[in-house]
Amino acid sequence: MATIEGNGTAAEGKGGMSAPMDAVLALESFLPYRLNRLADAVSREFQKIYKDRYGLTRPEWRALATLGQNGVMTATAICEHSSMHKTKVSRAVAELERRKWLTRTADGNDRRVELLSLTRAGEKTYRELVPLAKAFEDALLAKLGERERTALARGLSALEGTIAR
Amino acid sequence: MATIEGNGTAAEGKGGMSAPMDAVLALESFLPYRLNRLADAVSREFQKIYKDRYGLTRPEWRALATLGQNGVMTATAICEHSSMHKTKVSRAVAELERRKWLTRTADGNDRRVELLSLTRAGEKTYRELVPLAKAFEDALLAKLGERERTALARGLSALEGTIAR
DNA sequence: CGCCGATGGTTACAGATGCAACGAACCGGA
DNA sequence: TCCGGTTCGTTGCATCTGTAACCATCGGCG
Repeated sequence: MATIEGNGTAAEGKGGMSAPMDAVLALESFLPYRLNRLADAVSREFQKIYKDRYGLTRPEWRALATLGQNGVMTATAICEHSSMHKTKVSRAVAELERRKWLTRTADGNDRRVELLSLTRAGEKTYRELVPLAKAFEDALLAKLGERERTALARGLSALEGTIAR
Repeated sequence: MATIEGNGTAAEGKGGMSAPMDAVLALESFLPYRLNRLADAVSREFQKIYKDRYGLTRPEWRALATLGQNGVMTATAICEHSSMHKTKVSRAVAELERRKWLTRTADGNDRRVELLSLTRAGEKTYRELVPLAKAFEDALLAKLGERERTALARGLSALEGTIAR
């Protein structure tokens, strides 16, 4: 237990309580912390599905999911749609290619670009994964009440709106 | 094949549209993805405050914040309160100690344990950081409407409730 | 006492990550 | 046609991370 006397905080200083209460931050209700904690917990759980069962890393899963959703894309397009750093995408794509889950095709108009597309095996994996992902999400949301689900959706959307793009 | 014509998806298969629409996953509305994306974006932004100005890593900031909030704690207690892996805490504490922002004291009852507490310099840093953190959060929430803020709070709390523990 | 499983905390190691630098190719202007 | 600035994508490197192994200590039980 922290602090000998219960819930006193270390940062109160010696003075009486200051007007704006700026002395202490409650980490557990601090937005960046809450988001990270939730994202971490949820991801760790979902990871079991694509990692344990398919040996995919998160960047690989995301690249696969992005390609499965959108079809033929360049690596740059995958970056944009999946919010991943280009080195992550580069490495994920290399690994998916090594596993023969995607192939690269030259673009006739721009030789810098490679058009990426899932192979049959890649699409098969994708099609197996999609229902699992949906089931995971459904199970998670099922633990919430209807009102909470709505609130969550609304809150996240609003926040996404501020992050802008 | 995928999507020459716009928004067709690569994973439709050949059949007509299947009843449960389980063929494609819209990544951008998939909860684990959304949470990660938001957590990442918000953290990256907030990081500027503790990293650029104080040279702290995220684990270090969290350890500092946890100690500042709760006073004297063991490393294990920091783990619990900050949701960090014990190796992260171990390293963060080592670094904060090196910087003389915290000190270790032996526990008379259990020699395995070390009681950690912020030094004056550590508390000073903490007291400087707290208002910055609050201002950051306020600025972020200010971009949302009142209803959205409420919804966000409600949604996150609900989700935290399911993660349990 | 003395043993053994459990706990606090550190560290070696292997894998993941981001930054910066890079080569190749594109594009617009002189 | 050549040049500089830009974009696509990869890679070297330093850093961060988690797993597992580890040491020291604790606490219960015979």
